[in-house]
Amino acid sequence: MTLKNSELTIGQMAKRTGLAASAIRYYETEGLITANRNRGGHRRFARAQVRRVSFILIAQKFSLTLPQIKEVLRQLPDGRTPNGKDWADISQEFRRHLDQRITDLERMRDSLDGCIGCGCLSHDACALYNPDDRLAAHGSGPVISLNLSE
Amino acid sequence: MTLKNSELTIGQMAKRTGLAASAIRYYETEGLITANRNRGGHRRFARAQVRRVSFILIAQKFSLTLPQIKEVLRQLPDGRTPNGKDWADISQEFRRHLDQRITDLERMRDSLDGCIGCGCLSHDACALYNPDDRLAAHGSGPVISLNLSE
DNA sequence: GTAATTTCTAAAGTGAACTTTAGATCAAGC
DNA sequence: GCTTGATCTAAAGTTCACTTTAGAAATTAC
Repeated sequence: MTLKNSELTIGQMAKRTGLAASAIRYYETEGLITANRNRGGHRRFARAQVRRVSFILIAQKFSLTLPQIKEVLRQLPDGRTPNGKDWADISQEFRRHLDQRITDLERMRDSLDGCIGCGCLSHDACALYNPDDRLAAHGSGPVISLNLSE
Repeated sequence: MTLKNSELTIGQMAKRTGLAASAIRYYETEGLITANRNRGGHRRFARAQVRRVSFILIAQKFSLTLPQIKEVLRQLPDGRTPNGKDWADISQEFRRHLDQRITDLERMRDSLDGCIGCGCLSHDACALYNPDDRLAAHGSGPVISLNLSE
């Protein structure tokens, strides 16, 4: 029932994206998505915002932080939700990001293999302490900077 | 210059491990390492604790949380610091953990490749939403459970 | 012996990404 | 019209792994 225009309530957004309403509100306060308001002050989301949230969820899987994701979206002309062409550009960058993380992990695996049976855990000698082997897990890893402008 | 017995002050521990004294205190309150006290109430660390901290640092690189690391250490007979044989067992487990993460990332990369140019971002159709592709980045990923008992 | 340095504890702060709570208001079903 | 149920806001709470702060006491250097 409902819907003059095809806007969505926050509950409908939640259902479609699988997120909690609180998360959606949070994204709005963080400036990642936008919402209109009806006369009662309730949020009404344009359908494109679903897609935008979807993009956020995918980008998070690639370990981007919300500020980074915001930046990616901001760099799109008009700050619009990514369309097919944008997506192709963005995913190339994601690919690079991903390749780097895989390389890092493989390097760690090699170090580990070299250390099995050694057990030294020496701060000076053990390759496992090598700063190059930093994982992007918690940390930053190589900072992704998407340049969609050219 | 110090040392009747070969115990270390917290400052010496900090220097040897590269950690801040506060981090070392934190590990003690969390039960990851132990310390004796001198008559003045200052911590005195047995040398084996350096190795234990080293192990913690390596395990963190493998994205284990402190509770997980605590569990790994706890499962060692006598809750001792890992020796050569222990280390061989543990690193086999780390290796499995690592392989799983690499596999996950590669799967994501494949999905991404399949999606470049698609741009659908459809919740129903897009492989990037596949729950199997969960990254261990923030999250848990497959829970590592080291079984050193057999 | 005195000054400088280190360490002590407990409590609060940090940052990321949200959730929970509380009390109030709005919308919808009958 | 009234009763659910959804949504609203602001503020505080959560988890992780620590750091910072503050004031006091111990240790070391000279």
